[in-house]
Amino acid sequence: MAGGGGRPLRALNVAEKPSVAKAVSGILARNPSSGGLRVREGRSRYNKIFEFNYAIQNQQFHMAFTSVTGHLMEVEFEDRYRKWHSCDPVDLYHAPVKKHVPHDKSDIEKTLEEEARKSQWLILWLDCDREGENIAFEVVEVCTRANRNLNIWRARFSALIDREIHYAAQHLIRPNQLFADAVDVRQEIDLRIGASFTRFQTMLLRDAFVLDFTTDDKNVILSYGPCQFWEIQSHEPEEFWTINCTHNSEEGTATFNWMRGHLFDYTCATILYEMCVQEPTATVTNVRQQEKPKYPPHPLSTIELEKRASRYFRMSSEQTMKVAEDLYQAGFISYPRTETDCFSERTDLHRIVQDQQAHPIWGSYAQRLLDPESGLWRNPSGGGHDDKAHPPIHPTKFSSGESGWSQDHHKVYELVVRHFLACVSQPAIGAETTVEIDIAGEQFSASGRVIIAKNYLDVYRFETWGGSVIPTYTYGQQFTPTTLTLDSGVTRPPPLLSEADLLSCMDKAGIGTDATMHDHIKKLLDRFYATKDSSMRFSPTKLGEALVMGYDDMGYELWKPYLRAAMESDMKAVSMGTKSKAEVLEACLQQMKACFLDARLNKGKLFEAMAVFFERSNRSNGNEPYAIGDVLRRCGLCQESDMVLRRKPDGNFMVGCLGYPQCRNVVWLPGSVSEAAVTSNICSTCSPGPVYMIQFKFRRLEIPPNYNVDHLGCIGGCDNTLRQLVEICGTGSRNNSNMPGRGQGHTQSSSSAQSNSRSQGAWHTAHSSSSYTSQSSRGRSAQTQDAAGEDGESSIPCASCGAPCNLRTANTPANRGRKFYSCQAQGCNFFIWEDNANSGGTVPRGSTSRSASTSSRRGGRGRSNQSRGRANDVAFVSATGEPISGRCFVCGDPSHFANACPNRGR
DNA sequence: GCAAGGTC
Repeated sequence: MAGGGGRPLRALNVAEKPSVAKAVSGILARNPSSGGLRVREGRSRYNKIFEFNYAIQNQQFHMAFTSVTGHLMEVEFEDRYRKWHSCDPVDLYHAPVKKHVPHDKSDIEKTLEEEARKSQWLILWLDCDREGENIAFEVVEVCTRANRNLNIWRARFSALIDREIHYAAQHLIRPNQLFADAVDVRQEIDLRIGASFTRFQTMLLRDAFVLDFTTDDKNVILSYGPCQFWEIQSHEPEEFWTINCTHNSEEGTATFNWMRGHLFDYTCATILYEMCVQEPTATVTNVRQQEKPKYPPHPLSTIELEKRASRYFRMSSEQTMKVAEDLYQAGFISYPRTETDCFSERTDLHRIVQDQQAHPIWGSYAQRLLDPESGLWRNPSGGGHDDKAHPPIHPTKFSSGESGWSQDHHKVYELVVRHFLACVSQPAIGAETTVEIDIAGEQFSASGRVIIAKNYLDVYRFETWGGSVIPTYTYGQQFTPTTLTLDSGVTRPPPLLSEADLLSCMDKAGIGTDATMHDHIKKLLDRFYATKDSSMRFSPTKLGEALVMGYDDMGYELWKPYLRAAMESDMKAVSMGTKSKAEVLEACLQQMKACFLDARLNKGKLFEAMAVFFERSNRSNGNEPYAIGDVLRRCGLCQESDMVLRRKPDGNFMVGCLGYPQCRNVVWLPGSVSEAAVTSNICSTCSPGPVYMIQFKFRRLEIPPNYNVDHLGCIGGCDNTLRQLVEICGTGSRNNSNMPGRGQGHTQSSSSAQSNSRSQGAWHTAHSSSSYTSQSSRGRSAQTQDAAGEDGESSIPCASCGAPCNLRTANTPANRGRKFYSCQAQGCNFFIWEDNANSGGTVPRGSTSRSASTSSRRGGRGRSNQSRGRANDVAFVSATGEPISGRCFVCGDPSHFANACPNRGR
């Protein structure tokens, strides 16, 4: 490797961040021949340079150790494509991109160049993951530009502890180009997709709707990123019915659950329930007893750490990672960004336990673990994930708490230690009894549990395993239930996810990396796509729901995670060398471009979906371009940009220059156009070509009878039909009545320099367009606005528990856009459609089973089937099994029960 | 002004 003793060589070492440079330098300089650790300033005030002497494989080195701050470079479009209106967004799928050092990193770049010139070796101490490898190559690029003769090495380490760092320094390897390639692919795809869709949907929707969640909607960006979109889910509250049964005896109470779970069909549930009520005797059909283990968790990965900290401490994933990072940098825990959930055989697990023996609280557990007599030890079972870079998160240094630690530091360290001790422990053992009964042919089951051995639960205080005792039953035994109730509820909408749920979903779907998931969650909140309530639960906003609904309605599931997940697996293939970078890029971009074009063709769906949630704006003042459409021809005025077909927020069409606002070239179209689409037909007369023709559809009642509703037209000046219809109907321009030069220009420009050119045209807008443009399309958005009140938020008190119920919007085929209130309190299922609430029908539907049985006492069961959905009055059988008289639920006839109803099943 | 990924 190096050429023996001799004169020291100079090595430039680079870490991913300043703190790692400092920590690694500190470790390597801790030897008698280091000459001490010196620090000097670099060009960047954050990234110091540490210096010391160190021997690698007996070769003396003068080490200079500095850092970058994450990625040194970023990928960006070339200047020509940077401005939002400089090109059609679809061009962004093939526009040239470049990787460059952004301005705010140029001082770091300078330091690297200066140090590289003085060095013979470059040692890369970037994090050992794909991103780290990519950053390593960014550093290599900058350094080799300054010194082409560098000998380039990579140090592989995963914990900032002495033995690992020294091992890494003595066992340098070469950087892995394939890992870096995979990241290049990801960066380019993310940029192209993100920028194209963000520009497209922002320009399409921002000015067309009143976005009531912000006061500054000029600057609103409706960004599109694969990691932002997938999380918002549609939901469908659905009413269900279930039969519950309890039995009290001297030994206690058993709660039996219906083995059908729940039914969504009310009639069906009622029939079955009434059969039970008529013959309520329960017969024990099965009694099972068995020992069951409860296994300790797998070794700790990043996602598990985030989920568990959220669940146990209500700590946000962002905060958890911040604290874990601190603990890692101080050497107390291993690298906290890891996918690995199994320990390698080389890891000395006993030693890690030994370190913890002195702890005042869990030290005695650690001692028991190490005592072979206890039988408590168990080699941990892995979860099958291994990123080959880092071990699972585990304690690397003992601490009983440091003076500088916050509460959160204590909590996270405790979690890491207890989790580690738990996963090398035996599972807990419980004895479970399951009793199954039969009532009138329906099966119910109840179970109880006694814990025999707690084992790992002794140290893992965060998990519990409830013991519950149920009375003893014997096979064939008969009894009368104490209660037998028909209870209703509504399925909970899935969007109310906790942060832990969200992280699970993201993990499963392969969204983001372990290090960035919490950032995506934050971005969702920042972009107004989702909100987080006080109980740490997430729900989508109107905007989030509208966008998902719009893309959903287009028919393909653009926002679904599989796209991203597929890309992840392609990236893996690149990093393994089984697919090439170019091959994956080409295939993925082609696919996404097709998706984009399809989405743009179907942009009406996006519009419609937004209209469900937001009021249309009246801001068509011409200061901003409208929805970007398809290109018709090159602009003859500025000669730089394309003229595109656009639909204004008021529904009218126009043709405008993409160079707006610098170029104000515009062609107004008749106000009577209901549909317009650019075709691939090229006009044979107009020049300079090509000028693509537009397929128009006019509103029958707004054009004279002798004109066709369908018309293939040209805006190049040759089309007399179009010219006449503009004269007859006026244009969709709002400025018809006051626009300077109106009535003169076919092609108009309001730039003063161009005002003379207006006289060329012959079309004029003889009529005010106001009588032709419809302003009545408020539709459901208007109702939404009214219902939601001025601030867009509305709530009513929950009729069941009194907590405020937020107004939400259904997104199901049957009830899309319909508003409902649902109680956010945990365990409360109160639900009511907003239109029912407003019409006075505020009887709660779907309450808890307790209130169901209470109200049933009051209401009896004499309700007709029509009342379903309004109340949960259900039949009740008393503790003595006394039958209660009533009437058929299906037809209302008091002479029979539903199970004998002649209308049953119709 | 846009992505996600590093990090300050």
